[in-house]
Amino acid sequence: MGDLPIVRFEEKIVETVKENPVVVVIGETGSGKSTQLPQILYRRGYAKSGIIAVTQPRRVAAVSVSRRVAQEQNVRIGEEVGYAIRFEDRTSEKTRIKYLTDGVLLRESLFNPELNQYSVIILDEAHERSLNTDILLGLMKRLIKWRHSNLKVLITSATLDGGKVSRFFSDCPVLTVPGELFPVEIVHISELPKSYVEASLKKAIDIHVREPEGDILIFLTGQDDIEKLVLKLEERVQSLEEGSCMDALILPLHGSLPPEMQASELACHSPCWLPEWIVAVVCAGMFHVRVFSPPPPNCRRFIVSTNIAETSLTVDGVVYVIDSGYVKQRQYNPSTGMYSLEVVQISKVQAKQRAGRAGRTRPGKCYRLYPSTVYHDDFLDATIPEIQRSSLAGTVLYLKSLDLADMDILKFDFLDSPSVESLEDALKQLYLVDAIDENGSITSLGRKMAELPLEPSLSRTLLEANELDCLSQALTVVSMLSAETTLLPAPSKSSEKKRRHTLSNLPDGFGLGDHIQLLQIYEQWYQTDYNIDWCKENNLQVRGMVFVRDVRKQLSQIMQKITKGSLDVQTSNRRRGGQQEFKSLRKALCIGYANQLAERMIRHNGHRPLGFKSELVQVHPSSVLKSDEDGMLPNYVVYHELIVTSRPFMRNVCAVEMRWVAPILAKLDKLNVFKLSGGSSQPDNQIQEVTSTVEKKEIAAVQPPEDRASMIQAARERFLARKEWPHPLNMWHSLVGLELDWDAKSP
DNA sequence: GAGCACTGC
Repeated sequence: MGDLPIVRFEEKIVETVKENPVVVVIGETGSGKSTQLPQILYRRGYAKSGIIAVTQPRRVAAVSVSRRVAQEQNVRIGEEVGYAIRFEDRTSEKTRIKYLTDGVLLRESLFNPELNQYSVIILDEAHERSLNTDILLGLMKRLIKWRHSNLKVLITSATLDGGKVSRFFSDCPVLTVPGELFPVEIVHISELPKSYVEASLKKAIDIHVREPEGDILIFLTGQDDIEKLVLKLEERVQSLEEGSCMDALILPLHGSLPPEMQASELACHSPCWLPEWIVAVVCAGMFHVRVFSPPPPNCRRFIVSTNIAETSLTVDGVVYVIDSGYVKQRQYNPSTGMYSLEVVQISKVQAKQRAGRAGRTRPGKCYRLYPSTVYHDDFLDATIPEIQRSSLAGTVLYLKSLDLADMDILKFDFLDSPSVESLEDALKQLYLVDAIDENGSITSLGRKMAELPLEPSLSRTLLEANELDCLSQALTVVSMLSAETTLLPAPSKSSEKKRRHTLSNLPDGFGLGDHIQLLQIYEQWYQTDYNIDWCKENNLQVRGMVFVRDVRKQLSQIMQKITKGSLDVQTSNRRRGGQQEFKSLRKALCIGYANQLAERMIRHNGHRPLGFKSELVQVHPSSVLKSDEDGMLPNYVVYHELIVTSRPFMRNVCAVEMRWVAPILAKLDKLNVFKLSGGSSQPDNQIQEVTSTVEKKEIAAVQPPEDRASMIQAARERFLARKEWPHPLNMWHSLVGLELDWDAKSP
C-alpha cells in the first residue's frame, strides 16, 4: 500500500495536524484516506495518549475498512485495530485504531460527553451529510474548545464542500489529496429528455452497439422504473442481430431485491447482517462491496440501479455510466408532520460521485441525460443535508440530554441549521410525550428515553408499558417496528397473489391495529423456537426477523439498566385469550404516540391528525384495523407514520380509547411553543394564541413595534374565522366545515 | 383499496 497517493502527503499531513486542532482533508475516491490517515497518525505517536477513532456512515464500511487496516498492520481484528457497530463490538484494551459508525460514537458521547478516551477523531465521508455526521460536526466544534490541547479532529469531505466545512471550523486548513481514479469523459445530452427511461434505453443500446467492452451502470430513481427499463432492454437486446455485438446480461439493483436473485458462492461467508446477495470485498486500500459474480466472457452487463450503487455498493467492471440526474428522496414537512418520497434533481456532488463510478478500473465515460447548462445553473452544489429533511424529535432530545452548557436548542451551531419550524415541531412533539416540561427542560423521563436507541414515541411507549406491566409485549412491538421495511419482501407483480394468500395465514391483530398484529407475528415465531422455515412459509424476510430479535435483546438490556430492576422481558408463550389482553399495551401506545394521534370525522372514515396543521388522512389500506358493524373506524387512533403517496396515509395504526386520549387533548390545548423553546424573545401571549409560526415571525419582524398592533388584530380575526383548523377541544363545532372540504376533494 | 430511495443507534 506504500504507493497510495495519500502516503506521499504524509509529512504535510502530520505537520498540519500538529499545528491545528481541526483539519479538513479532501480525499478523492481512491486516495486511501479511510485506511491511511489513521495509520499515518498512529505511526507518528498520536495513539499514545488515546485511541484514534474513525467514523463511517455505514456498518459495512466500518467493518471492511477496519479488516483491511488490521491486515496491513498484521494484527488480528479486535486487537490494535478494531471496530464497533450496533450489536457488535470488536475492540479490546489493546485497540489503538477504532472504526465505528457515527451513530455508535453519538451513543458513546451520551455517556462520556468529553470522549476523552480518544486522542484523534476522524469523521470520514462527512460530505454525505448524514444526520449523525452533522450532529457530530456540531459537537466536535464544542469539544475542540474544551479539549484543544489533547484532541485532534480530522474531517474528510468532497471537493465542492471543503471550503464550507473549513469556514465552519474557523477557517481551519484544507488539505487536498488526489485520488487514483482513471479519467472519466463527461458527455451531456443537448436537451432534457421527456422520459429518462426511454433516454436511458436509447443511450444504453447505443453504447452496446458502438463502444468497446465494459459494463454499463444506469442510475434511475426507483424499483418501478428499473423494472420497466430492464424489460425494455431485454426486448431490444434480443432484437439485435445475432453476432453483431457481444452478449448482454441485464441486472436490476435496488434495496428490496430478494436475496435469491443475486446468489453467489461467496455469500455464505458474509456476516449475517449483510443482505445475502452482497459480498464485501476489500482491495487496494479501499473498501468496496462487490455485487454479483464476475460476468461470463464476451458479455456486457447492464446494471440498472437506484442510488444504492452511488456509495453503498460498487460494481466491478463498470466503464460506462448513464446518469438520469434524479434521485428519490424522503422529506419531512414539520408543519403537517407528514413524510413524502419525492423524485428530485441530484446535486453536483452526487453527479460527480456517479460519474466516478465509471473510472475505477480504467478510463470511462459518463453520459448525463441533462444539458450542461442545467447542471451548472440548476443543480445544487451539495445534496440538502438529512438534518433539513427529517423529523428532529429524536435529535433534539439527544442534544437536550447532553446537558451542554449554555445550550439553547434553537441556537445550536449546525453546519447547516434546520428550520425554526422543524425545531419547534420537535419541541412540541417532545412535550406531548413528556420528555420535556412546559419550559422546554428535559424531564427525568426524557433522560431515560434518550438512552434508548429509538424514536421518542417508541421509547415513551416502552417506559409507559413498564408501568402498565406489559413491557414484554411493547418490546416486541417496538422491535418489529424498527425493522418494519425489511420484514416483508418487495411486492412484485408475479408473486402478488401468492403473497396475499400466505399473508392471510398470519394473525390479524383482532382488528385492533397493526401493532397488535406485529406482536402476534413475533410471538408465533417465538413459539416455533425462531424457526427459519416458518418465516419462509409466511413470506417474512429471515434477515428482518433475526434483526428484530437482536433489537429486542438490546432494548431489553437497556430497559433493565434504566429501571435498575429485573424486568419481565420474556416473550409471551401463552395461548391468546382475546382482545382484552392487549388493553394495557394499547394504552401504553396511546401515551407513547401522544404526538401521533388522530381523530375520526363524524360521518366518514377520514381522520385528522391532532397537533398539526394538517389535511385529513386515511388509514392505509394495508392496515388490519377493522371497522365496526356500521362500517366506521375507531374514533381515535395512533399512527406510526404519516406518508404522502397518492394521498396522505397513516401507516401502522392502532385503535385507542377516548378516556386515554382526554389528557392528551388537554395538553395540546396548553401547548405554548414559545415557552418550550426557552422563550427569551417571547412575544406577547395574544399573538401566540392566534397566529401560526410563520405569522408570528412576520409580525415580530415589523418595526417599530407599535405597528404590530394592527397585524395582531388581523391575525386574531383570521383565527376566529378559521374553520378548517379548530382548537383541539372545540373541534366538534367545526366538523361540518371539514367534511364539506373533504367531500369537495374526493373525486 | 395501495405500491416505497438509502442509511443508522
